[in-house]
Amino acid sequence: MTEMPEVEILVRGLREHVVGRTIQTAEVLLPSAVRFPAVPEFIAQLAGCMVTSAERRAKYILLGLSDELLLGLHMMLWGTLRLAPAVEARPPHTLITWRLDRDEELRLIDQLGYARAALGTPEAVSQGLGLHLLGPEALDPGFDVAALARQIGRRRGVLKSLLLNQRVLAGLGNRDADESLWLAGLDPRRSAATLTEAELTRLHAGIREMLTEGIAQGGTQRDLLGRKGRARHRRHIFERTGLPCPRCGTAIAITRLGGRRTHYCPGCQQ
DNA sequence: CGCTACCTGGGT
DNA sequence: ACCCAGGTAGCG
Repeated sequence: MTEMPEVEILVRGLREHVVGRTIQTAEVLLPSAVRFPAVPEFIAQLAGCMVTSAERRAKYILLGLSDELLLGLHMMLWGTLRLAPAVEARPPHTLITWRLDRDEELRLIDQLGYARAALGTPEAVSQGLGLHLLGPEALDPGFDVAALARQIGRRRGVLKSLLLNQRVLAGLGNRDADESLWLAGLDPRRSAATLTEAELTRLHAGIREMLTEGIAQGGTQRDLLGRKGRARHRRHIFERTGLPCPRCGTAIAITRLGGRRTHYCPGCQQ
């Protein structure tokens, strides 16, 4: 449930409620959730750090810390963050906690246990997580139709698979890729190289609308403080297999592309 | 590129 | 008792 709009909502919550505060101690409940450094170093280096910034790059959360450190987090499929009073019972599947001042605790929670944290200098984290390999941000103001054309226009790969490739375009997840293609009226199985200028323009608009609306509605899941997002009802086709397409009434179909579930309308996505 | 691994719970 | 999950890394 954690795609780019949900990550952006978490980052905004971190900016509002965590930046400026001090990490007293970190606790690692699932050692495999720490990618690097080794768990003892991870804990030792975090103690006493102040959180100075919160940024998002693709679906990574990047927390700037005092002492020139960067804490990189990835929620993977279902992970989330929650800020809660330290005395409040930790929810099941809490992987890592950061004890803050004022008796509060930041918690990384993930039922699947896939979510990950990494700590180091900005260079080490960038290198270790491959941040330098990421493509342009889908919501960067400079990411216009020409930029989209540059990234996918000449590639012969399957359109949807390219949209999910974070080295091609940073920010789209499976749900948002399906919904963006529906908004643009494009068949996800197309070869990207066959898109016309008009189709690229529609795709660009679809991607931007999907992501900006998702963020504007607070994402689909709960935020840092546990408040519910309202974006769930914006799904037109995702997980609506067999239901009528809101635009043309044809039954929504599902297939598998690059190993991922892919929903589309056979009637109005060409 | 296509496959597997990671890991738990909910759905069928 | 299966099968599946909105992501990524790492393998051949």
